[in-house]
Amino acid sequence: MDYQFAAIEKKWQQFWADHQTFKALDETTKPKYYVLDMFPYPSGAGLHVGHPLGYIASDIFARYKRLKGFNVLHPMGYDSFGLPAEQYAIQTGQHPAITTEENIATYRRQLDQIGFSFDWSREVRTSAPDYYKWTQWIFMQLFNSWYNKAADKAEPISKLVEHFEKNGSSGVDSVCDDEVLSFTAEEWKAMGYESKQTELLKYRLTYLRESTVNWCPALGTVLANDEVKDGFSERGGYPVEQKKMMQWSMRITAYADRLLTGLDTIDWPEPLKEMQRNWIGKSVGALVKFRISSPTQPSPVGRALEMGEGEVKVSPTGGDLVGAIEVFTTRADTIFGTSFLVIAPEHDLVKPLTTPAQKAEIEAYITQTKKKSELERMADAKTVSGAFTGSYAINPVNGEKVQVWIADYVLAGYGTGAVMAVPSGDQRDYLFAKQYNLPIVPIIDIQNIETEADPTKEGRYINSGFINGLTYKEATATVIAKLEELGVGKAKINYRMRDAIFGRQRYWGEPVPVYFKDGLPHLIEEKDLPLILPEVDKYLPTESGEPPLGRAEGWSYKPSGPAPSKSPPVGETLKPNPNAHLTGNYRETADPAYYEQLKDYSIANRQNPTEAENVLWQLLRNDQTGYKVRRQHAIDQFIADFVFLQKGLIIELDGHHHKLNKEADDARTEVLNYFGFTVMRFTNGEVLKNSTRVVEQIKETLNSLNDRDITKFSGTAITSEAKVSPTGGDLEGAGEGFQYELSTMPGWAGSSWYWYRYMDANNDSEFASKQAVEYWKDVDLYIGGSEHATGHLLYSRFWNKFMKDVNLVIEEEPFKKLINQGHIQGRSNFVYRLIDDLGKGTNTFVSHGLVKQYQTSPIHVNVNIVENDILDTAKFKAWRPEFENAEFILENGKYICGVEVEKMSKRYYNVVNPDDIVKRYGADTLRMYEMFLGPLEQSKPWNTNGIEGVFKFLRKFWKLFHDDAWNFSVSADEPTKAELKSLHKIIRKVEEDIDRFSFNTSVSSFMIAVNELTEVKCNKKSILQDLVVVLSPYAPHICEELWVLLGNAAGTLSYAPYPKFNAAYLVEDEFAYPISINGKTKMNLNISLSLEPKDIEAFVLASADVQKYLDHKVPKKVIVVKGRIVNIVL
RNA sequence: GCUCAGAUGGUGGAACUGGUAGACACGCAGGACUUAAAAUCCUGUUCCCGUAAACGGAGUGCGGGUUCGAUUCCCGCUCUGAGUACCA
Repeated sequence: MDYQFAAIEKKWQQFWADHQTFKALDETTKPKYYVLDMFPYPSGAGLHVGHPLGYIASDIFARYKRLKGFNVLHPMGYDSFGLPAEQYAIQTGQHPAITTEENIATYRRQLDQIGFSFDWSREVRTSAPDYYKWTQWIFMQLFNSWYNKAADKAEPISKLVEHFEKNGSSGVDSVCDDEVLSFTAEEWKAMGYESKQTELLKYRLTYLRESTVNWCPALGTVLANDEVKDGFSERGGYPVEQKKMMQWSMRITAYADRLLTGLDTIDWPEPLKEMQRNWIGKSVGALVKFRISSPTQPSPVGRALEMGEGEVKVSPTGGDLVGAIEVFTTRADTIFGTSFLVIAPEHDLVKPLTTPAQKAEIEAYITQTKKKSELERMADAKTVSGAFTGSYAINPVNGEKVQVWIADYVLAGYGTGAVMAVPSGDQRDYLFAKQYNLPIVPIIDIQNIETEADPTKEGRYINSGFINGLTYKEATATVIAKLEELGVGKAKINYRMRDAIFGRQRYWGEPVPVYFKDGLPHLIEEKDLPLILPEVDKYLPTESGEPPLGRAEGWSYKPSGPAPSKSPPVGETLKPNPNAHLTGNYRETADPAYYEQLKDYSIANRQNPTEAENVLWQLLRNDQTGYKVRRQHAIDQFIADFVFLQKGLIIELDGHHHKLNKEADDARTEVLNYFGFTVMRFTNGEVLKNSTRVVEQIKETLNSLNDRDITKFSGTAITSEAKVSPTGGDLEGAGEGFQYELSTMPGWAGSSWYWYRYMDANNDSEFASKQAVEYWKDVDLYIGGSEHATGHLLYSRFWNKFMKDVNLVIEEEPFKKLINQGHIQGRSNFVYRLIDDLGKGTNTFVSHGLVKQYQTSPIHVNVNIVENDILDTAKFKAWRPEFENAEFILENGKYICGVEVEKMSKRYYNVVNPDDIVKRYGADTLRMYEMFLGPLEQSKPWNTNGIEGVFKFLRKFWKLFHDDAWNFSVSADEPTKAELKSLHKIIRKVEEDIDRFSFNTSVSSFMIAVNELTEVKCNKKSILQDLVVVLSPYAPHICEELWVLLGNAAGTLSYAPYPKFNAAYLVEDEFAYPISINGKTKMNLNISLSLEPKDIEAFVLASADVQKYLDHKVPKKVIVVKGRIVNIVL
């Protein structure tokens, strides 16, 4: 029978599915091989021909490895949480789970018909509760861990607590951006529960913190840095703005160095490694403190000092040196060339540094920069602008007084947000100095700074004090040593990478397994996993701006098991949920029992004061302010740290976690204000560093306040008059459970560990069994797109390293070998509509070759009605009603379409669906053609134009096994030498090509082999059977069919041994040596390969043809490379 | 701007360590079969000169270099694609 691909393919796909042919073994003596594809997001559009490219390559590889005797794990699944399904849900009200389910069904159908050898018994879906249970579980492990810099690995947080209890904070190397507290073991033990937890949150690998985030108002969510491109969201292209929000973050920066060095151990494409290196952005340099010299403005600077803001440090001596600006530089050697300092407009010190004279100018500049969009800022990159603060700073190495400016070319988010400007060496500083007439001092003898900065590191230093005459290397070391000696600087490694924001204010994602109690995040119990995504009425934020999960009714955490102990944890105070956001929704407490409980808490608090509380208590007690003060006093539903009841003044000591709970604190202040209280807040640091000033401020405030009018707020009147809505709150014992975290996890959460789930996909007691992890270890070959370089691939490496640290997995790197398949671009076709005299489009279309003779406008035409760029005019007329009566101006009787390479997209009518290709040519042709298109890693436009060649090849291959009447017919005769040679050439070629992932050249070689065998009319079973095995990874269906026709058992081909290459069949006794004269090939001569170079030379020179060229001249030189070439130099 | 990748016929591409440039395929042209078309098969197909053909010259983005010999190695430049961008 002729090659009936449709029937053959259907039959074998069914067979493989029924027999689970590709199920990976869990127990075997075979070596393992793990071939993985990046799993797809199941979008509504289904697959186009570009998607399977990588899957086909990996499938060929997986099938090849099976033939080579490996136990191959080749799984597939779906990254099924994500924005598009949710956007669709918002528009249609359709639950994302339903659309996701439908899309997955489409994907599965499309994948199945291409004949992949996936082990579907291990399928994963990130949106399935039995999967995201483990995503949540890993989140919990991260929460329960911290990064021990000394050991350079993550450890359980309990070990940190142990350390604190024994040694206090000394000896702990922090990896936190925030300032951590210093304390002794005793002080730690004396800390309240809340303070302890707040402090620990600064160490946990996933943590809650107020951070500047990329907020996308259109999507209603925050985005990670890698999801933002040029100030717009990667998905949808909506504008993104910076905003401060309380957010979950992942402390990926703790792993910055390991992520960087690990790159050297893995076989990945160099560009991709480079992208990760840039993203991590390690720069080695120094921190330098420039003391501020400004007698004109002591008070604002002084205030900033006490607030512990920025980098201002208290000057022990006082005087006019009231603080310092800390800068980061990679060129400490150029410090003598510093002619001014520049700080970012958003820098904390801008306000205190601005003198009254400069105030207007600075404010105007800040307003101007704020108005500039991200794009405008980038467009302005070549110009510089700024404003002088009026303050000066002192260069620590030479005591020189330099101006402090603000400018938007200095970024608040990088380094310290401040730079020392060295115009002679830095082009931006140079431009700035020129523009504002600031000094430019050359500091290296060979420097040429006539027209631009010269960042040279060659030459010797001049104008540079104690480093004059030194080289770059010497100077850098000397300067840093000197700075350290002076206590004003130190060597510092800076990373560009920031911690990854982990929360999304969206519905369709993994719920974070956290609830809030007393304003602090707590993990739910492990036995309560998975925390199921609740149902909501709408997939939109709530009216009060909370994420969609805020709509879930009755969704709160009620710890099961034994009720929590009645006596509250020591030192615990009640604080609002930080997630309650600004509005301050506090329930009125009419419950006397609850008030009693509060009083118990108060007593406990009083017995366990913090150090700062104690200090302040000593200063305020016994009416030292003239008013009676109470501490840890229950007011309504709060416990105030200190309260002057008569004046209605509440003093709150917040420690450094103040920032953490800022929104909640603000909310509480609002409510207390409503009840007639004034609230003052101080940090523990302020009290400890300058208690006198704190007390003075309290006294001032007390004196400025009238007595509190308690009659206005008494009894039930409070409750009934309360304007605040009783929605939020997290009050213990309220009987409603605790508020869950309302954000969900970002898209990359589920994909950061999925390759481990495939190892043991159906395990419901572990993410994967230890046994499975130890057997499969890591991914041997990973194929996917380079667009995941700084997202998925970085986060996965991070989670993997963490999981290794806590002994969940055994490999440091998850993906040993990675290949980026190129993108398949669209190839658009155009027709050219004639434009009439009035400039209007007519119904006449001009063939591409003739467009220059007419006035036309191009129109995209559906590529599926075009073949080899020739338009099917009948189909064109039927394509759209408006073209029904179209007329054509043809060339050579054909309408030729124009061509352009664009993104494959519906709107360009250039989408080619693999279904259509499979229907017309079959899966085997599609598979081979996609490989034949070119090197896997190269991006290329899809062009169906050459697919006939591959189809013809498969028919020709099929024909080898059949006689002219299409009857199956092979002979048992001994193969000839030529046949064996053809076979063994392809056996070796496929092995070599697959080792370097050169699939396209293998397809060519198959064609050569089949052409050669057809030429000699080979139908020898021994040859053809081996050929079937070698071709089977590429064209599995046709090969399975022929394998069985050859008399083998069905289903055994996938595990048949790969034919053994025998070099003996390729040995030649003669070689047609190319003979070149002066490097130009003139002829070929057949010479025995047994001849040695000397004899070859004699033979060649004696040849009559060669003599003709020599023309009686004596060659200057004859080069003979055995088996390669002969070159005669005249 | 910086970093990386790349540039070979009409098209996709091959040439793996410096050794016959253009494999394999598409397209195109001519031919066979056929009443005809489709399908199939055969021949030719880098360019230029010339032409039945032999033969000659040029040729892997451009300009140099190293070498007996360079698509391959080195230097400079142009262009294309990707990433990144006031990163101090």
